[in-house]
Amino acid sequence: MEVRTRFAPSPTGFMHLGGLRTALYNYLFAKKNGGKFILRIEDTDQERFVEGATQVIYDTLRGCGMDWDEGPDVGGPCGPYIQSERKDLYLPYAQQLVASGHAYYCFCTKEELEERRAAAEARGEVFKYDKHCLHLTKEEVQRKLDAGVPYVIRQNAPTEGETSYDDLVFGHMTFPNETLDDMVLIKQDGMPTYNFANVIDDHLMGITHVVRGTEYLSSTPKYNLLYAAFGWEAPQYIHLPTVMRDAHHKLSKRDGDAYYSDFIEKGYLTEALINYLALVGWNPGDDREFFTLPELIEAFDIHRLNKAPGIFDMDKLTWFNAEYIRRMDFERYLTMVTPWFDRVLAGKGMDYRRLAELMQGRTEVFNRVPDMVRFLAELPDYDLELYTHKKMKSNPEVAMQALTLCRPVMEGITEWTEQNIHDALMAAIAQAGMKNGAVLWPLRIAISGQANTPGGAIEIAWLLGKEETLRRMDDGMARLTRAAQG
RNA sequence: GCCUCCGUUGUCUAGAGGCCUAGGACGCCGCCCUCUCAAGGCGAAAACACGGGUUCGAAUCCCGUCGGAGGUGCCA
Repeated sequence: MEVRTRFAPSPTGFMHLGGLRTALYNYLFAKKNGGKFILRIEDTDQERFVEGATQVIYDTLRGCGMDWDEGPDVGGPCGPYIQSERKDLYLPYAQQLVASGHAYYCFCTKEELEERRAAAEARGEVFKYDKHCLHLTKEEVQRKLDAGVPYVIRQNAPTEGETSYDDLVFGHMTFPNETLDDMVLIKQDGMPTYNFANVIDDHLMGITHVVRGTEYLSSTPKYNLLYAAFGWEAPQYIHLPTVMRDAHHKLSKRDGDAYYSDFIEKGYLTEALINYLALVGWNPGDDREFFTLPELIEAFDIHRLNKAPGIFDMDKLTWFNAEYIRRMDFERYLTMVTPWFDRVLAGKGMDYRRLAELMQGRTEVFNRVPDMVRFLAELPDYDLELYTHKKMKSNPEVAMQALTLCRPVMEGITEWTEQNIHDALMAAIAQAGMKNGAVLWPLRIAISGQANTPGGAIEIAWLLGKEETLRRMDDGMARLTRAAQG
């Protein structure tokens, strides 16, 4: 039988990384088995409707290379793939369950329920619906229905015995039926709950494997009871361990940073994100760490899925990102880094190509680029302490000597190329009998104003151009002179 | 509280009774390279939650304890 998986997000306006990973595993499992990956939008919560939210889902999934075989915009034999457009389809199924005794009408209001819930909590108990409306007579129910009293339809879960199922990751799961609450199937507004819609839709869409987070682990028996009530075969379940922000908190929507779009805006690469995400809760069984999407499909195996929650490690993600950037084709890097250069260097006539060569190996995340190259636009105010470097055998006095030595040499260079700058400087240093570091360190400080720079004195001098380099050297000597006098 | 699940270095993990003096990766630290930083090379520190069993032998099996997570919505 063909494997069919589905990713069923609710359109909140953002794609959460935990959700993205769920989508990834659904996609990988389907493709690994030559099956179909289906996208279904679960928008049954009208109060949470967000304009344009489905587009975010499409863009994110496509951006990550996870094309779906069936879905809202591409169609398919089981459409529509947006639950709100399937609205009228669910009620008859619920009524069928009422007829067979597996569900019942409930007229309790939200307020009443809220009161009883609060009362239960006050007593230190946990509220569980008491099947109050299950005991209404047929006539009473009909009278209320005729009178237009608002209602919901609840599942009539058994109170004795136990229900179990086999999860492909967690194994055999057994739950006492007495812990099963009579969950709402159809809400007062006529819309199905997620709990109900997902069962109906998964069946109607022929989903063979449900891949989702462990938050559904304990409601799964209720779903299976529903499948059984309809006489349908339940799908296989693959529950995924939670992605955590830290040891105690789930990587949640409230963290703000957990959205795919945030990472992309910061300058994380989609490939790095996907690669890293795949490894939170799964491993290939060997030491490989770098995977393209096709390679992930090839390597994916649900038996290597973990059960324990995994903490999202920003440092490791950043390392992956830096690795992907280093391995990136230079022309692509140049294209990607240009807007980040522009933020601080626009209009400065800087040679982006050379700067990019210097920067590619040092770029971990693109949003760190502006701060790294800003000194090229304007010499920052700096502390003269920077001239002191033990290992380079440099201090303010040495720096003064070095700059005094370099100044005429630099001025004398007619063709401003890195090679010429290098040769002229090296010759002068050798002639003066000084150490390379003792000259080049102060020079770099004078023209950059900071301890660390992408590239050394020669590269930076070339990037700045002769005029600006000389100006900054003069500035440095002036600073040193002032300090020596003061 | 109740139900369910989980528990190897700071983090992600390998490990399915002897191959483990517990392997890899990130991070951290040190050294080398070097005009800085980064990259690269080399090296170090760092874990089987605890307690009982079973066994000739346990990170691996069983029980308990502790710790953590998820669920307990007319959210999904």
